[in-house]
Amino acid sequence: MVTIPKEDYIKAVFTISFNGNGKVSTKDISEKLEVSNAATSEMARKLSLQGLINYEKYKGISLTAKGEKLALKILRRHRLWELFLIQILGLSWSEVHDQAERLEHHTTEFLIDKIDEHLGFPEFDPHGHPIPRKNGQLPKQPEVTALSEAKIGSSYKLVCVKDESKELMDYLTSIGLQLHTEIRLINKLSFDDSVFVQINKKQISFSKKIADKLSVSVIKN
Amino acid sequence: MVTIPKEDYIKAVFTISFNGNGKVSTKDISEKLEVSNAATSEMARKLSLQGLINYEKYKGISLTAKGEKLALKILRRHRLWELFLIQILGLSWSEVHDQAERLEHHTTEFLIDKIDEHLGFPEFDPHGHPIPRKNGQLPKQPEVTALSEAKIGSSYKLVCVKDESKELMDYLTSIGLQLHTEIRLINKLSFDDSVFVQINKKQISFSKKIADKLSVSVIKN
DNA sequence: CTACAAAGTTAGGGTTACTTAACTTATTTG
DNA sequence: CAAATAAGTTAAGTAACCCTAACTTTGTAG
Ligand SMILES: [Mn+2]
Ligand SMILES: [Mn+2]
Ligand SMILES: [Mn+2]
Ligand SMILES: [Mn+2]
Repeated sequence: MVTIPKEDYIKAVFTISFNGNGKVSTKDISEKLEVSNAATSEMARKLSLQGLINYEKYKGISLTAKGEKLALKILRRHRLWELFLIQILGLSWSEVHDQAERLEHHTTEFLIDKIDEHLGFPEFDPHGHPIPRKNGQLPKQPEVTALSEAKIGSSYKLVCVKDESKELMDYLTSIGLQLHTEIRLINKLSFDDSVFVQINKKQISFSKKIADKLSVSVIKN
Repeated sequence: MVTIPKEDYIKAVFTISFNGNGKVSTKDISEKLEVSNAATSEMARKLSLQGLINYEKYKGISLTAKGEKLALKILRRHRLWELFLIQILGLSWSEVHDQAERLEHHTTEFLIDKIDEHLGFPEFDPHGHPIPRKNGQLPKQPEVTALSEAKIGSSYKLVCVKDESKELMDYLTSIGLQLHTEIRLINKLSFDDSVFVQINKKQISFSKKIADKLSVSVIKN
């Protein structure tokens, strides 16, 4: 049986290894899901028995083919709900993630396909993440850099926000930064790796922690 | 804390006492939720401690004001979702109940208000049940009789189906019977209390069990 | 009014998912 | 490479919610 917590662990393994590479640590999962390491260890044992993850004690976790298939299904539900909530029901950027976090576990394939169709088979969610298709394929994202690695003087557009906390979303909204907004990199401070950018004619600075989360693609070099 | 099972118990108390009258029995709740009497007894103790129901051992259950307020909120979520799934996403009459049964527990007031607005503040759900308004008020239903109690020779229209099992919904759909469809009562058999009716020029018979579930209002006497 | 059946409750136990505390393994660093 | 620290696991226990079995209360039929 795949319960709701199990779905959350599987999704966590996928998203953590999607950015990083290969094996996922117990620690990272525990932090993401805000549970103890003990809980993650215990769950790893069970998911491994179910054939959803590869798990060798002390050696880290990776998804099996079966686990990955499941992860993609959950992400599909999550991301389609997010887009639906924004586009059809008018929720805001900062609200949709938490809602989708719950709805994703209670949506049949039939219903999510209807939502997909209603939205015209979109490829990206409101944060710029690719939406897995019905067949499990992931739309290819454009070539991106982290804003923290961008070149001084170049212009970019925001393609993906790799964090979905309400606080960050609200902040970005408040400064007028949305997906596809143009960002020009003015300067970097090597003291703390913060960046200075121009957005809608206003100059703004981001800490490295924020700049790391903003994936951008080049418009003008 | 109000958990999902607790919401289901509270809703069950409300809907059972809405048709019947006054106190609700442990038995009826257990049957509705498909759990043992023991589970219901145990839950009654807890809900009573929380001030959601009035409960005296062996004497039956009723909602407190606080419990009723909660029940109406849950019904609002359930019924708005049902209508939304049919009207906006094109699910069928027989599918929406089970979907809504799950979504109802994962919908914030903010989201359900958006859905309400999107649908134009409807008063009745796809089965003809009144949708509680944001303030907790229940729209008044038209004067209805059970089809099993209707008068031979009179014409009626279907106003409410008091059961939402997939099987019944599919059957009604298959014979072309929808909400607001005209039904003329041709005859009754006192042998088994079955009824003979005309729907869309076709003659059909219903067992008493089905006829009891069909609420109709008079068109022509 | 008694006795029997139906309804309701309590006791004891199972499952899932979580916690903290104690312990083990792996990694880093002087 | 040894010692210290970080990461990971196991053990023991808790909270919900459910079950079956045993028991108690209530309502009814004779
Ligand atoms: Mn999200
Ligand atoms: Mn329903
Ligand atoms: Mn439910
Ligand atoms: Mn309904």
